[in-house]
Amino acid sequence: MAHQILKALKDKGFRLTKVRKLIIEIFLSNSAAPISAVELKARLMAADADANKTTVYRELDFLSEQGIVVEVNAGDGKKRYELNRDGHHHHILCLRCSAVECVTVDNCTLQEELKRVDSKSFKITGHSLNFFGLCEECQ
Amino acid sequence: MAHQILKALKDKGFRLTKVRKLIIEIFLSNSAAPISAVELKARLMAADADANKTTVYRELDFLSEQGIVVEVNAGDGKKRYELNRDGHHHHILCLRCSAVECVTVDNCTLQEELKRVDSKSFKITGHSLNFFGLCEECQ
DNA sequence: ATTATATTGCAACGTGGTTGCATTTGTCAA
DNA sequence: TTGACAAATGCAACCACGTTGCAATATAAT
Repeated sequence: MAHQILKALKDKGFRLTKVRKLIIEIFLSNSAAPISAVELKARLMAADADANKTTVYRELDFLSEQGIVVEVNAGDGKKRYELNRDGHHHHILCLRCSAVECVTVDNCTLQEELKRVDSKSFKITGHSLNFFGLCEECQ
Repeated sequence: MAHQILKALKDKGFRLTKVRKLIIEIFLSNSAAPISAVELKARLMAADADANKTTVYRELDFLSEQGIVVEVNAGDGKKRYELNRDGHHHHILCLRCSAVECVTVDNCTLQEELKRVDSKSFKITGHSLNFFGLCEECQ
């Protein structure tokens, strides 16, 4: 899995640096929740591969542009990112500790609503649905 | 309309300052789109009642606690606020210029989804649905 | 090993937002 | 009308998240 991503990047002329490879591994082994730049930096540090914060932000932008990760708006003022798996899903966010979890809504009817809204002046390209509440620990 | 809000605040022992009254007026005459602290500050300045940014942020927190305004998560990293009218609605956000508009989705089925999600470990208290796209001007 | 350039680190900056503390200002009661 | 008390304000300094310019470093092809 990681190999395919890495090969694709290399074929496009990008370099496979330690940090880049490690970040991709982290995303691959982190299916649970979208992570922020700060969290990612901490994980890198924990993996003995400290990287400058500028590098972390730039790498996230890069992976985002390459379509490897996607930005998740969790509504807590921080950008979060998760692996760009297919499969439409949404997020639950804890209002106290900011924990984020992915939720699959079985028959998501939002695509229909989207069409209805799209007829207005706005040209809709996507949507973001977040559920807010308290996680198990914070209740 | 403004009188009721002001009276309620006074009855609770809060003071009716120039800035507070003006902010409430601004929210009342601004049904279109949620506004940010920075925008509100600019409006106050335009109305010849400049207020320190600290005051603006504190006043927004205050009106939020009092249930007069509600925070709207527009996903652009800024907190936005709008008058707490009843009537469930969502928002469209322009990805380029960050314009925000309110949208009413006719038969919002999210309340049902909410119940389904609520049965999990998270205790859901609300949700936020944003449509992203490009506004008329930015297309 | 050499070289071109993609990537990194650093330091400085920008914005949105918060805090502690001294000062001002509504409001109420005398 | 005048105090007086507490609510509200301004200021300056601070914080977190994120960005930018530029010099230094490292990957990968030759």
